[in-house]
Amino acid sequence: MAVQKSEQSAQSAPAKSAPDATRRSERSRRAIYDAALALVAEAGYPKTTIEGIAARAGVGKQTIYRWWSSKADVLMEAFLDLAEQSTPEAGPVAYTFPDTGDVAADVKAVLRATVDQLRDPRFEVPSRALAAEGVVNEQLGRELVAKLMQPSLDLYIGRLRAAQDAGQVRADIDPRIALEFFISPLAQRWLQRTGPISYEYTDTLVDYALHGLAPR
Amino acid sequence: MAVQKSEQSAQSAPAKSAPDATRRSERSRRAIYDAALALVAEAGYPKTTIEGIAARAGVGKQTIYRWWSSKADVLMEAFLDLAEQSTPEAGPVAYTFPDTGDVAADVKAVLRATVDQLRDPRFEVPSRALAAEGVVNEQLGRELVAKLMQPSLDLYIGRLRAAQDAGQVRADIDPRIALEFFISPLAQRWLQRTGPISYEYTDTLVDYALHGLAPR
Amino acid sequence: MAVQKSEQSAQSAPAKSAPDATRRSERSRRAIYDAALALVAEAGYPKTTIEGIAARAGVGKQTIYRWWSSKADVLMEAFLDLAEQSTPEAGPVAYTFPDTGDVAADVKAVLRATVDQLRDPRFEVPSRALAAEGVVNEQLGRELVAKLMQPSLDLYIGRLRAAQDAGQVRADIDPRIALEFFISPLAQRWLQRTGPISYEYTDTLVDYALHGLAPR
Amino acid sequence: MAVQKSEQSAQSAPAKSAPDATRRSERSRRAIYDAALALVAEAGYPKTTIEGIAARAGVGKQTIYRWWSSKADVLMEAFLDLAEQSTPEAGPVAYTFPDTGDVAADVKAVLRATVDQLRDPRFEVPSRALAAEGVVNEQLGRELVAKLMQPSLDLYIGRLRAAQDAGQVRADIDPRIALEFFISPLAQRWLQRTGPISYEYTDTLVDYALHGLAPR
DNA sequence: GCCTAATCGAGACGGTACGTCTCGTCTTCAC
DNA sequence: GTGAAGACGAGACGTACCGTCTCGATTAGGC
Repeated sequence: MAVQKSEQSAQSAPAKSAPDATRRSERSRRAIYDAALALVAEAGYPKTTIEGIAARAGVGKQTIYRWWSSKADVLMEAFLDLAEQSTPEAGPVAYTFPDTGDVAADVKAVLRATVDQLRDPRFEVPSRALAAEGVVNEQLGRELVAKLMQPSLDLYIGRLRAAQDAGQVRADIDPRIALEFFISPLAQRWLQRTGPISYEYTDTLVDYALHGLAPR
Repeated sequence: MAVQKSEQSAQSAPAKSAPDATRRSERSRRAIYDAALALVAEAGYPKTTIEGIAARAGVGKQTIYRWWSSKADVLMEAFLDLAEQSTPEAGPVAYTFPDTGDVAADVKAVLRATVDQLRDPRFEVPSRALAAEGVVNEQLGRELVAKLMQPSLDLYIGRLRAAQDAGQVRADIDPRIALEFFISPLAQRWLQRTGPISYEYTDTLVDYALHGLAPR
Repeated sequence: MAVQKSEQSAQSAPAKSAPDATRRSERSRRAIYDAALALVAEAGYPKTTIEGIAARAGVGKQTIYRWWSSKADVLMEAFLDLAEQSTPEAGPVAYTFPDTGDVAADVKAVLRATVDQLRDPRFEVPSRALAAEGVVNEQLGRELVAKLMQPSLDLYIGRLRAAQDAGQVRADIDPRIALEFFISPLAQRWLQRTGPISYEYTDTLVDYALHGLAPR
Repeated sequence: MAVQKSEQSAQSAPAKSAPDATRRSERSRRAIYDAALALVAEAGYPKTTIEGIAARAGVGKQTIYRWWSSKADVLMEAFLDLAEQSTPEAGPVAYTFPDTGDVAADVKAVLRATVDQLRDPRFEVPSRALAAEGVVNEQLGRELVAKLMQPSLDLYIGRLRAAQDAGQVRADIDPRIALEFFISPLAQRWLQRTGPISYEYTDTLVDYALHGLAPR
């Protein structure tokens, strides 16, 4: 893909004359994010094109290709940027996890916040687009998990460990598996539209998970 | 896909002169399925093109457009056809669910079969492609759920109901939610590559789900 | 082109199982002529398709391919048929040439009739279409000349020979060349739209041709 | 072809954003001309396709569609370009008309040059193709006449006027009609293959035309 | 505060695939 | 066995985008 002219690249300089990030136009970056998110929301991911983003942002195509490697890449950064702006400091899921001492109540609260977010139409289309791309495109998928999901998962793990210390969760439980009982059913209902998403539903998940399906 | 319900449409809407299915070439249909699955497996979903499928199948493009409305549509039918062939009669997940009286053992067995299937490379790429498309394309997504997943889910529901009758699962549990504890974590690990998939993992899921995370 | 299966064709039967003309449907033939002429007149030659002719005539495509070899072929026969119907018996150009003893007057009269015909919109589009095809397609061109033009040219030759006998045209003139002075300028004006076509114009042609451009 | 007259169109009609001619690739233009002429010569006009021209020229299809509106348009420009190259300065027909004082000799000389050109196989197929298209396509026909024929016709008119001044052609003759006696019979013989084309033939045309068919 | 190199908007370019249209052949029924 | 109907393999149509490649015209940062 890179051209690699003569010996130059063999020495030290990167093959493709890496662009100078210090001179990058902030104006263009912002315009591209906005255009990308707007187009994805309006027309859907497949009908969103780099050419369309460039035109809408009032930007040359090369300015996009200079800084991003693909449509998915642009969109992911735009989405991350949006997420950062939306949760400037706190955000229950993003940065902290409540610990009132009652793990059931705490998890229910966080899941209710997640339900709210999944229902926010501003997030809906780009999130689905990214999730879909991540299913098929391994590299992007791993990036998505690492950047968007892992921080939240770590908070779950932390809270579950605390619950184990407090004796509210069995000590022989692996928190990395346990958290999936809260996250995965919700994720699948959302991704595959296999059922309604509500506070009642997530509350039920927590109760079933903690106390088990079998009679005691 | 074709409309033409009752006589109504024949009068009011000349539409596009729905093709005569009785004259359809079985040879072409088979060749298209084979080509589509092969190309998706070799090059991935986005690089699979209708033109490529037609060329590989030795078929005119119009023959594809005549019978399917999109690449996703072709692939879904091809995949359904493959699934049908693969499970000609039985297949534990597809048509029956074991009932040895021990619900834990039965669910573990079925999940182990699912693990095997998810690891079969023949299914890997087309399944991901379809799942991804279904995330973004609501219509296709619902079709996928209805045709590919629902039959299996119904079997889970049946088995859980039997377990309730036998007193192995609490009577106040909603089986439609309970089954997600088995299915969704596995699905998410596979779709989003958030963790390894093994018999050990699914066995653990069953144990955690049945007995709960909380100490008893 | 022909398929020539097995030895059959090597024996005596024509290679392509020549259709049995006695069973040919007169109804279809007429409908095809009508449809072809109508479509050419409405949409022009290039937009007229065999498929369109068949649909309009209420005829299967094969019925056209069985009896004609190309779009040009259909149209030529249709046009010939039209011409035959239009000049059932007489028709000044088609079958006889006036001989009043005054060659100038006679030729002028015939040319005026030709002017009338060239201006008839019923003939305009199909004639142009055929002429154009004949320019590029040698076989069709020769057929056109032979079937549509030669009869008229022969009449001119006859009339000019009579004029030579009567002393109105020089004996050393080749009538086959002389007639071009009347026909070709008119034809070119019409085909290439290089000038208006009128009685006055054709009258002038005759005068100039007979008496020469040089002063006498 | 491009519209964009004055500022008006820039406001009222965004049209199709006329391409920037200053950035046009000369290399592509030449390659397209060459490919177009070669293909027409090899395969004939109807079998020459834009796709084929693009492939042979090593050019994207859009590069053709960007600058030309149709196959006929490409071919006409290619042909005009060829003609320009062939007659870089002089060329008897194209730019000057001999005037030795003997109009008969001069016209015969020019017609002999025309005969040579009509027989040049390099010109044969594209010329026929364009002429045929011009018969059917009025816009192209008028362009062809204006760009390819009119300059020559004007030279004839000029020479005939001089002959009138010199008393070699009658003063009451309309040169625009008179020239057709030289041009049209030759054109028709060529276009419709109604007879052989030779120096002898064109010489005869000149003699007959100047001295008339009638005895003097 | 100028100079100059990189970034920018713009868009032409060689390509690929799209979804549609028509070709000429082949197959299926009805008559 | 002809004829209407139309599915088929083939391939061109004209369009939309791809990712690369020039073009001036800003537009900074280092001097």
